[in-house]
Amino acid sequence: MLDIKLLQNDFDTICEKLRKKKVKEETLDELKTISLELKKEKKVLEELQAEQNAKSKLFGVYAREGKDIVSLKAELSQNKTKVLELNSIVKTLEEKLTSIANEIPNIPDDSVPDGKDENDNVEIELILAPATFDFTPKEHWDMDNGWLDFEKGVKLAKSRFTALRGDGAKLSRALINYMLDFNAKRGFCEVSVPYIVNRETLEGTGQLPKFEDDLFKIDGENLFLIPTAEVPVTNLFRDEIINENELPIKMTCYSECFRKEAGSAGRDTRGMIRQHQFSKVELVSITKPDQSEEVFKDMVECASDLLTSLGLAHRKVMLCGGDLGFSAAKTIDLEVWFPGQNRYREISSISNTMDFQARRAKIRYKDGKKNRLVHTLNGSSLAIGRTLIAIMENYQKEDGSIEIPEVLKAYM
RNA sequence: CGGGAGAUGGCAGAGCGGUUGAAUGCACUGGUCUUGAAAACCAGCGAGGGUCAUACCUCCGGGAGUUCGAAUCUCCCUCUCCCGGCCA
Repeated sequence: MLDIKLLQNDFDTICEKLRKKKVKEETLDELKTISLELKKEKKVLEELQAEQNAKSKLFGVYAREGKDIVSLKAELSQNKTKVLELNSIVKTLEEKLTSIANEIPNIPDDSVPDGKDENDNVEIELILAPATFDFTPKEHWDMDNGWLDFEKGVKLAKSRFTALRGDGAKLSRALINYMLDFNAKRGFCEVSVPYIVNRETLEGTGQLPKFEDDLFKIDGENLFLIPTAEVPVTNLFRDEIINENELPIKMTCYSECFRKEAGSAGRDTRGMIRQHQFSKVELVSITKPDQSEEVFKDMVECASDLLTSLGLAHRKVMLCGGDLGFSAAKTIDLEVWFPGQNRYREISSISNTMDFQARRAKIRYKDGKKNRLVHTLNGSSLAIGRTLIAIMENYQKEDGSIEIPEVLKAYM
């Protein structure tokens, strides 16, 4: 959630920055107005409450001493009506405030370039040259080695589900294990968490209330399938105050991810690029504010090095304001080269949400005497399915066979 | 799915409807003592808002009610635990 105080104190700057994310100034203005009104009403209410409290205490004393209570009682009753009235006003304002605030995305970091959509993202670095082929490389959905079975996925569930078989299934498992081990060596502690979470958890990381349509909900249960491990892993620390000396906390987690892909109709309908269920190894960090930039870079390097170790050509891309996700202040995507498709495609996305999620999820740390909000970061180590097909396309031979990258051989 | 119990500060655990934001113990922090540590002793120690700082307000799972006054009484919801059934 947005820091309302920032909005009150430095309205113009916040407006300017949020323009990058297409937030209307009127909305922010409304939010500010309500917040100030709320503050004012609350002060009046609190004064009334203070008076009421003091008199109620007196009442007890008078009653014990046998003094006259009748007039005091009348006074209290009268005052009570006023308190109740004001209280409902304050409550209404509070509800209005949170409902608007919940719709406002995080403030982009100053380093985020302006831009409308993914076409305005900025390439920062190219790593490894794309492999060259002396034949025309196929796209993964045209490869006929029996690893991927799209029809079976449809039979079992519906479109955008895929069944794996033989070495395809095995490679998928190898990738998961390899990545977890790789991340562990980089200081990320492995965790394992539920794939089903409640509403509070999804609110903590910002998927709810705004993006309910993108989630698979369990009928009649108020529970949802997780769209990414970021959700449960970050929320491990929801409502907690962490000891300063425990930070930064760096975690890695394998999970299945479930997304409705609402609004993606017609995009990437072929192959295994965009699925309703996919495997992913995730990185999540919780840091002090002054550590988050360093850990962010650390996470980007970790994912990039992972790709390098797999021999996959890729590039780092800095997302522009318009392409930035709801909770992110800053995001770097890693895009891997797909020779069959002849283009780079996202395989990892690493974001610093600063204190945006921490404010919602109430994740704090003790800074001496004071409790302060932490920074939370998340990023794919790599999406397993996309890594699998990246290997298929990059390591394909003319005879249709696929070479296994050296580092994975021990895991097969 | 059937039967029972419960939800209070980091944990454990008190709390006749009125100076209880909450006893006590543990943990934690600071100090004394010690070459150092432990022990002992002294002190501090929930969260959010508000303020320059106080004051002050809110919070004892969540919501509604009774009352001048609710952690304490009533109702609803949620969750947890135990017993039984089912089961990886």
